Amino acid sequence: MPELPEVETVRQGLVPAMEGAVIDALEQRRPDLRFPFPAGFAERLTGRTIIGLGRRAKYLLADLDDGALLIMHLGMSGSFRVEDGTIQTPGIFYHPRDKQAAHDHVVFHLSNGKRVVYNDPRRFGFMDLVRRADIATTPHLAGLGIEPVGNAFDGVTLHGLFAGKRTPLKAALLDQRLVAGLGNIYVCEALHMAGLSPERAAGTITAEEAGRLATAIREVLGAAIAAGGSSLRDHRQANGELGYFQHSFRVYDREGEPCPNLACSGVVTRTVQSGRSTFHCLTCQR
DNA sequence: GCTGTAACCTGTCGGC
DNA sequence: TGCCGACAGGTTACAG
Repeated sequence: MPELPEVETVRQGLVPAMEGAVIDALEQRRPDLRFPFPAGFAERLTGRTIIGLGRRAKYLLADLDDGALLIMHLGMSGSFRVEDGTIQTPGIFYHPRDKQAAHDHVVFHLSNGKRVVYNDPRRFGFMDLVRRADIATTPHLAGLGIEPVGNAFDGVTLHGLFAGKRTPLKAALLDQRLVAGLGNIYVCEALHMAGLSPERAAGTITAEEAGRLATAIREVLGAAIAAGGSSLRDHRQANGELGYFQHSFRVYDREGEPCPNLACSGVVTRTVQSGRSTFHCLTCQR
């Protein structure tokens, strides 16, 4: 599921429940997700106050009162939901199919009476605990590239990052070491908005094209966050509601449909790059 | 060093 | 209806 807009949407949904709350108890229902939980995970979190909940790229970061940082990644299918005393049926945000509850792997019991439940059927997500002071050397975060919704992200920066790269634009944008937070959907969308081919070598784009691309990335991500993210299969907001940006997709999952660019008579085409679907218009994306 | 591919795990969907 | 294969939004290790 989650690319940057989905993670940001989840973060915004979790803040009211988690910030300022004490973790009274933590249920860790299995020894691992994608990676094993760190030693003493539940014990180390129990009794801690969550000072703030932030985000870096696709990572959720919970600052704790003892100087630790809880790192959470949703992988492909991870989601959080918030339950409170008014909700009598655990899993109410799902269609009431019990098998969903089988994938509730972590439950935070908070001092404000709320429960925050982490569900992840495919278990590609993970959680880790590090010292806040060690954030610069934490393997998950240390190599991340520029934040695409941050102030420093613009065409000049993007042009510099791509200089000399022979890798296709699509792969370069998915490379979290260059730009951190983009995924398959929004790369396809931004490249179409910018009129750039995903197959072009990244190092060949001009400064003007890089500016166009940076603007497109900002616009696509901003619109997606405002729409609550995209709900294709797994993503829900923390309050259980679906995002609806998928209704605004220009090209993603629209193979065979007319190009949404009104000045173009092309058709959306699906190709495979690095084993992943790419949707683009062969006519107006150059 | 750079690039592409496979693998991780499970659910869903389409075809037969 | 049931079975099977393809595919899925991320990340990382490894081979070339």
